Amino acid sequence: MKKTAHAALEKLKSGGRRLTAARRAVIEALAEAEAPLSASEVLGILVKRGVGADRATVYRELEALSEAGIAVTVRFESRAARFELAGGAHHHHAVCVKCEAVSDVEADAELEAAERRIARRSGFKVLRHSFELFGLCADCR
Amino acid sequence: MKKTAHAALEKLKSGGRRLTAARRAVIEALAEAEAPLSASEVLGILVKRGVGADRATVYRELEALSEAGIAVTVRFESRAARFELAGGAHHHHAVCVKCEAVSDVEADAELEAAERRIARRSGFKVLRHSFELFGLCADCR
DNA sequence: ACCTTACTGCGACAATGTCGCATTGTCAAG
DNA sequence: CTTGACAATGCGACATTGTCGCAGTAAGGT
Ligand SMILES: [Zn+2]
Ligand SMILES: [Zn+2]
Ligand SMILES: [Zn+2]
Ligand SMILES: [Zn+2]
Repeated sequence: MKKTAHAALEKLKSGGRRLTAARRAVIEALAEAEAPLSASEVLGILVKRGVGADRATVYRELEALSEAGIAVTVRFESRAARFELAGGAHHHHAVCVKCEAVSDVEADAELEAAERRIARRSGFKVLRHSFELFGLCADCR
Repeated sequence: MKKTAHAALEKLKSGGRRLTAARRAVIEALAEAEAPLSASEVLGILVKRGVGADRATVYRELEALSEAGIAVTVRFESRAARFELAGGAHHHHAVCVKCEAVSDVEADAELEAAERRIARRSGFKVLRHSFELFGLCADCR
């Protein structure tokens, strides 16, 4: 089990949450994924591992992880929300519209500075933002 | 009817498309909206105006407008896709998480420059991007 | 071992689309 | 103006993505 997964479990326990098989499996699935996963993808992984979990449980778990700040929700162009563990640094994604590959994109200092400028100009208090790139990856272009 | 709506209709006609009541009504609804609309919101407007249109028709129309480059799709945090006419300058949105108000955010030159830098660094060919702010508007903060 | 209550499974339901097919309506060629 | 091609529509069935209430289960502190 990855360190990120371990840290996530600790964080959960200290929040009055319990440590169940389904929870552990969801966190591990996210920890081992190389791209944000949808609820149905998580469910598929659990099933493949013999951890029978209900659809509703997976949804509830992902929501709980998001609320606890352990996972973050990202939305690409498809309908389903996707989730990834929040362990690492703030970053964004580049999604290939042909092969669906997702790669992380480091947060650019200028980018975040632009966001703050925009916020100041508009009197808007930014709580979070999304910034995702859609196009062709190096292999597909 | 707004100029943008008129231009959109022209653009459609020159693409072999036909000019129907439903199409005109959908375009007008988008042209008069102050924020991107979901399919069900568009449908609601059509109904209120006495233009009976089927759900499927509205979805198909919005998809066609997007494909033709007449409308752009934006996704906020809710599940439904939203659409706005593409007439104006490239811009982004600030969405209030409390009152749901949406305001346009001018594209910041630095922001778009950061995007190009990111693309260059990663070998990724960017076709389009999303950048949306979520937080509290001036009234709600 | 027991109690509390977080968590789960089940099933019903809601929201958002998508699709095939028969019918209708546009529009331009004749 | 009529008419034919085919774009567009309505209808209905179905798929995906969630959400919710409730009764039963089980985690973990005592
Ligand atoms: Zn690719
Ligand atoms: Zn960022
Ligand atoms: Zn507000
Ligand atoms: Zn932009």
